[in-house]
Amino acid sequence: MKKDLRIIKTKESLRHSLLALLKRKPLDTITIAELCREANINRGTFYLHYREVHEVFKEYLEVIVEDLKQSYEEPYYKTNYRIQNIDADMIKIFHHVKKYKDFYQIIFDEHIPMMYYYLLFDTVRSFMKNSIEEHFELDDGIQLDYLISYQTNAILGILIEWHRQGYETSIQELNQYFMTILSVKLPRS
Amino acid sequence: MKKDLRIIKTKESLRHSLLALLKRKPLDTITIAELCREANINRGTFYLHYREVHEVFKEYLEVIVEDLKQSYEEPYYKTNYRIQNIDADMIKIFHHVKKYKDFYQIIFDEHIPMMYYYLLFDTVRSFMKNSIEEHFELDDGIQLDYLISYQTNAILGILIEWHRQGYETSIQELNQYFMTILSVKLPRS
DNA sequence: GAATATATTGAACATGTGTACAGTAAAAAT
DNA sequence: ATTTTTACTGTACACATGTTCAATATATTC
Repeated sequence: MKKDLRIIKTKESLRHSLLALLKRKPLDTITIAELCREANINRGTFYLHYREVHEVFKEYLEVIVEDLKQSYEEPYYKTNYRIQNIDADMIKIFHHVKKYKDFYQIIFDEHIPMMYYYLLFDTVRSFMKNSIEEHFELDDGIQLDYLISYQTNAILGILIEWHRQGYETSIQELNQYFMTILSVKLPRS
Repeated sequence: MKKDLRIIKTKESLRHSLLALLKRKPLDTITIAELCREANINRGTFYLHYREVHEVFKEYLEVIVEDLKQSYEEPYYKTNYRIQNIDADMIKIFHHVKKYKDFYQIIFDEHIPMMYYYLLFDTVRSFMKNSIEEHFELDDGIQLDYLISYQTNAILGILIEWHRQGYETSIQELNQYFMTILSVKLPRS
């Protein structure tokens, strides 16, 4: 039971047309009708596969996030989860975001639904989960999910800041900041 | 030069009607036309003040976030920025979110635009900025903005996790997790 | 209280949304 | 190659969107 060729053709046409439109105008101004005209697809057909323009974009984003996953799963030297490894991991994320800057600018836009942020969050979170579960020494009485979400979103906080500063900070600088942050300790009582 | 009473009346009517509608259906299904019918406001009038339903909700949220600010500015014993103070600060945020749980469930919904998240982010960030600037010993060569955004979003990560677990974790437990997280140290090489 | 300013209304228009359905085209299955 | 299945089209409908404009209502100002 293979996927119907017509469906593949339709979806590819929509994805392709969305990219074309994105070069001319922002995502949240692109209507379904407009996208269908561009793609020469009947509007009714659109609703057979998607409910909103965002879902088409999300499929694109999933491909991009797949790229992030790939680069993460590259076998590189992981001895212990020490600073060097965190270093390497973060550099990868920073490079990835820079590479697809045009997309991440859309994702972090304030008019865009949270769904894209969560897609990114869940992806990075799965890396974080592995790292933390394998390499952290945990105190009793902590629910791991909270630690993982805390750490994950902290990193996304750096990306948000990067975004807001127009991606002007270089990756080297960004990574240096990150490493410094990790070394900052809260003064304990 | 006072604000025109008619404007105040119109806006209040819209806010009030939005709340009424929110009790019956989710935010992203409420149309402008529907809101105006409920409020007995001409649809054209709506466009004189807002561009989308979200902007009405955002005004509500601003009031709520104001409540967070108020509770934060309560003068309580701040000697040094030590664990006890962080403790107290976080408890405040957790209580606040719990108090307005119905709203934060909307804010964290995946269909909702990022604007609300950023509103919360910026609010918490301003607290964080003060705390960090006053009380942290900083290494040279770090751009403070990145540290602040990192820490801020880390906390929001806990709230996201809380949200996803249906706010079932108690505030005491949540705070305990948070304190444990802060004490977790990365193993250094 | 009268004059002035302006917020609101109601109507209209082009376009978008979401859905339904019968007819057609193009796949997959035999 | 024929049959069967199903994706796509074209049309239609009720409703939503975003804007314009003259008429009206209701503030503010003097």
